[in-house]
Amino acid sequence: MPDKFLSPYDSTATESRIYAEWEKSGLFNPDECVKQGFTKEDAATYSIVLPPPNVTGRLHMGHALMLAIEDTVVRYKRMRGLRTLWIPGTDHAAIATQSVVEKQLKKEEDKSRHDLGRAGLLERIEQFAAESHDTITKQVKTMGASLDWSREAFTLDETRSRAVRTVFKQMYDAGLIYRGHRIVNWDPKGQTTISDDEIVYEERAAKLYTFKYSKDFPIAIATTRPETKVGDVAVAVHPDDVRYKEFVGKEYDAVFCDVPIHIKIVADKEVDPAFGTGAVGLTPAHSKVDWDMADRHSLSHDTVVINEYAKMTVAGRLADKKATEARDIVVQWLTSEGLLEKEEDIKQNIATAERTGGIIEPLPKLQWFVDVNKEVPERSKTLKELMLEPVRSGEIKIIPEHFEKTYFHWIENLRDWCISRQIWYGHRIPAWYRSTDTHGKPSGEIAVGEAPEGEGWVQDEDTLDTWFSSGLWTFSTLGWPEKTRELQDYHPTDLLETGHDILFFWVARMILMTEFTLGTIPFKTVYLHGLVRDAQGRKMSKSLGNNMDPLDITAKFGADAARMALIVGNTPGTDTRISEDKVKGYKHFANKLWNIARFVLDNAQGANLQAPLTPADTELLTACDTLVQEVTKDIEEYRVYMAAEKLYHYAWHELADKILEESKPIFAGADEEVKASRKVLLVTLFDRTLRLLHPFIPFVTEEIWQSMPTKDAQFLMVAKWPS
RNA sequence: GCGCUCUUAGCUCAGCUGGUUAGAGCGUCCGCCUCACACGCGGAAGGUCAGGGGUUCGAGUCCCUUAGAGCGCACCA
Repeated sequence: MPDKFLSPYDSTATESRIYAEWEKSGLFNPDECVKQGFTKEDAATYSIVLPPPNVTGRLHMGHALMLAIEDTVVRYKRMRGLRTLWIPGTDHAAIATQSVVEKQLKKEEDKSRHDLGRAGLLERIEQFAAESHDTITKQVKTMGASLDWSREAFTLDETRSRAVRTVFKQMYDAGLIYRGHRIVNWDPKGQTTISDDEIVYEERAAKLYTFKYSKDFPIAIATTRPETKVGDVAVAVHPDDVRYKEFVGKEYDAVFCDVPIHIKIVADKEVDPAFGTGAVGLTPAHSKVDWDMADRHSLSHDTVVINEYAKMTVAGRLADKKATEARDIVVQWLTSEGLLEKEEDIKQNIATAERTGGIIEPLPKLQWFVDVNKEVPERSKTLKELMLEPVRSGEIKIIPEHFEKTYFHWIENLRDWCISRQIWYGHRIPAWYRSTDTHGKPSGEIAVGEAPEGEGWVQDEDTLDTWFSSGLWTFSTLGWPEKTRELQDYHPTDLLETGHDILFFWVARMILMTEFTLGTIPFKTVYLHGLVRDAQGRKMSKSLGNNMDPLDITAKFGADAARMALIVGNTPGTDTRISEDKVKGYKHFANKLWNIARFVLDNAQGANLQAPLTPADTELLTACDTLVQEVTKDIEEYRVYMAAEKLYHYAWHELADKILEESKPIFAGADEEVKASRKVLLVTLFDRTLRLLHPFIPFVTEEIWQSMPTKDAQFLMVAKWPS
């Protein structure tokens, strides 16, 4: 028995050394497993693509959980002899990364992006992204993740960029990507559009004002945003509302707070007669609902009164005022004119931008969209339907199942996806414009995909929503659009494991993109984990200061302990709580195994592994078979939380507490046959326990197994799973 | 407003398609430095499975309902 077993288990000394050895062996790469004879060349494949962490800094415990679950499954599959591929990568995360760098720039140098210019800012971001990448990679390795680093990808590298341009062009050619002038979610703080999914609604106190445009105007309207009323073109009422029936179709002129307006009364079923006065002032350019209603009544959308900086663009007393200031001015004016009838306190859900917190200003803009309701050529289905179908049919299985309902609900309410962003970091939209042709005549030409030949082409200034490139992740990481062997062997991938908070952002987009591009599903199973919360059940956040850094935790207790603490009892879709005490408990578990090793290796020295087992020992071996079957089934069905708990229980309370204890008198006794049998039993049971536990706590099991007489492979990592 | 989930021991949670005396970890209490381990060992207490109703031979597990908590989507101008 090596001397190291005489002192308690030291995870810090062991883990980094072992990871380096694994990495050096090349066995994270399935090709290498085949080459070195651990995996059969024609073995079935199993693949997972790592959800790429954003290069916005460092990993949090949620990432650690993701790595723990995925690595557990991957190690299990590898031990079962499958050609197992787990691809690492990082996400440029466009707006998220740019806003972190911009904040830093503001804080440290009091500069804005415009001070640096596009190239200058990009350089800064790339430097930041590179640093983040290195930190993240180090953290990932610390967790013990057996990722094939030779295949590492980045959402913004050359291969992935090519995939983005290619898909963009294909969707454009299919008529599914279009450029349109529509109301978008404008973030005045971030100075960019955002998609519907990037909006966070916050409940705030607001005032509902009831007033008339002028003394002569027959109907009072109610609004929380009086400043927008200078952009009104109509008042809508419900067609059955007897109060207003006589006015429908009539038109009025007024001067509202110095701004001349022309109002038509229209009837529309969407109006709720019970809210406010039952009459709505329509501001088509500054409200999505109003825009649609204006469309139905052939009203103009062109009256824009607020600009990108949320400032008023009208003349008069409101000129150049911030929207919030303009509100007060309008209210003051209404009061002095005697037009204000009522002012009520109400609660309102206000739309804010997820990344910047800016209050969304709906504005009409020319942007790029993905049409989700148009038929995909040759599929005779819309993208929406293509997203729904594989989940409906069960071709894609979501764990836990109830998220399928949430998924359907989301898709049913889905609108066209705005994919252009007015930020600089990301995939530049692969569209080029030329206003005049080669003969100098106005042409309005557009080229999409790769940069066109010829003079005078100007590329679109905007970049793509980051989820556009992440949507391609399962196949872009496998080398698409090249027809690679990897793509053939490993796609569709087997498992997509991620947080339930990005079911829509990402999972849905991957299904959309893959169905469109390859006509297949991107993955067979979706495993959604919950949030990792602190001991009190609070979200971990910077402001609360309750963040746990995976590096600190692993340094203190070991990656094995951290992994086990994150996995045991953590059912999919449910939030979990983590505390240092919990992790400490599993550090003790690693040490327990260490001590079992000491006992077994000490007492089973010189064991004859061929010695026959006594009936009692046979029975214990059979009991272990049952455990093997149960654990195998649990992992196959992605109940890793259950498998981990059973193994913990078996190792500690069965093997150590009962079997080791009852072995003591046997070894102290005189019956050599029983002793010989017991030696074999202990070695066999412990060997199996180590194999079964390896996917969960890879380091300590590997370290012990290297000293086991049953060692039959270079690493436990590629040893055979018991059956 | 629409939808989803949760409510099981002091705490955090399991309990798969309904089936023997409802489990784990932590905590608590009692006793132990017993030659693998005090990062430990042995033992104990502790639950009318939120309330009510129903289906069933049988329900923590299925259905209805009430109450509380959390989450998602939509959104009222």
